[in-house]
Amino acid sequence: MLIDFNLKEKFKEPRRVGKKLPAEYFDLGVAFWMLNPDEEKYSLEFLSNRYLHQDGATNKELYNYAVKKLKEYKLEKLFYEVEIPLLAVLADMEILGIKLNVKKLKDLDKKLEKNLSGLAKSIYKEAGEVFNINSPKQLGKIFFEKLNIDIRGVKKTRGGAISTDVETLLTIRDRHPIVKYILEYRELFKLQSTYVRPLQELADKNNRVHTTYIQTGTATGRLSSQNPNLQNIPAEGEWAKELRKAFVAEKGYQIVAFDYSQMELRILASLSGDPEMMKAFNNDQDIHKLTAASVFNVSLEKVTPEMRRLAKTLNFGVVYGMGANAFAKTSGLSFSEAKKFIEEYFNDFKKIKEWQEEVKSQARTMGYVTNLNRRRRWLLSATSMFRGEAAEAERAAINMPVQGLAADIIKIAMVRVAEELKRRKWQDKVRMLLTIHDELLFEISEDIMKEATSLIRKIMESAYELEVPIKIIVKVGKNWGELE
DNA sequence: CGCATACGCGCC
DNA sequence: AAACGGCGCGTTTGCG
Repeated sequence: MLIDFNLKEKFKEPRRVGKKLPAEYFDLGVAFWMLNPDEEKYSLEFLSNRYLHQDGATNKELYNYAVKKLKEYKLEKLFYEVEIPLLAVLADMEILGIKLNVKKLKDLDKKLEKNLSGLAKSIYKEAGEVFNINSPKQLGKIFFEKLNIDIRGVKKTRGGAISTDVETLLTIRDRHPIVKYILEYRELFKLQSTYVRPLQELADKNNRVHTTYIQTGTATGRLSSQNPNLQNIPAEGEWAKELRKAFVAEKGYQIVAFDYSQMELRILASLSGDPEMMKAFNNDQDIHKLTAASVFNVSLEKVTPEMRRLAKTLNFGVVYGMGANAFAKTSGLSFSEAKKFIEEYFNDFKKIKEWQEEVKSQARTMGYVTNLNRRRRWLLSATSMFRGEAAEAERAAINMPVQGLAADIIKIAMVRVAEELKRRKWQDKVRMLLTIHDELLFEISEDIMKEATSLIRKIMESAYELEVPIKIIVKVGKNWGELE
């Protein structure tokens, strides 16, 4: 057995004939992450001190400790059958990378540059001086000291300065012509500086970019992605679409996206056993529309787009433990209206409220919460005497079993898909490219498109048995920006 | 000069 | 009065 840190890197070393890796692996970082996913680091030095109270513990000593604890927490199955096999799957995805149309990125860069300089000109003219638009501090001075823009309804930052974030800009939008320019400038600058330029830099000789997945990077069980982060590529808006068009399929292949539809809400319905919400999913209904009908006490036909929008915000908010204040802000309702709708929501979905209270109570009494696979997150601050801190832990508590199970399910699916591709010797025809929380992106050879997509769909749907059906939405196209 | 922090913002 | 869960990253700014 191979016991070490960063085993993923070992899988990424060029496989040489006659030099097989051992059949069994034990990644110490991943193991300790499962024992406590909130540690700041998962290195030998750190874990030695933290768990064995000594400086230079050996891998074997840490292993002995981890094995004992994994058993005690009943995490062995999740560790050995999901997380460990996943190492090799992630390694392959990282090595393969995803292909970029670099020319397209260059053109996009030019277009952005042109627009940005035009916007900057307009901004300087309105401001009456040249300043650094990217500095919130300088921007605030121009806005609120020089141009004297009305600050009614504008919040302050942690540091006490008047905020200049998007929410603020939208509230003061009509108070001065400069604001619209700033909004557009921000959008374009973000795209250029965070995505279009770095992606060009990071592309290899074959124009492919290779992210690194961090298996110990989140407190809920999700993966994270870095350098570059391919899990936060813009999705909304025209410019975003252009950027996504630069993520392309190899010749003879198509990009195929498999999305778990409403995964977290399905999980919430399943965990809470709420009959109303379960019924919606069992009948494959529009969950937000149904929620709207329920909360606004109207029939399905009477639900307006606005009502549906509010219900959607509410549905997502509930998963995150949103309060009336936050709901009011994101929905545009008054505080009292927001409060009323949340009450109505929990009145209509009583079991969800009950389930959440149960989870919060578990966090308080046990100091941790678990999901269905016993994935664990410690929340010792749930009993904090600082109310804000305790409330924060409670929100994290009700979110973790949901987000964490969604993470487990997609990980199980990834491992099974990879196994099946190997068995069919389809590794080169069906290439897993990206995993984005509830979505898998593939590059699939056109000659087996039909069989491959139905196979993957089936595996993803059956990766886990919930009390409601799991639904997958498949989209295909030549690039990531034009999927149908 | 490098580094940490504040601010802001992209995704699910 | 009131923090909506989970991330990574770019730029600016102030510090050592």
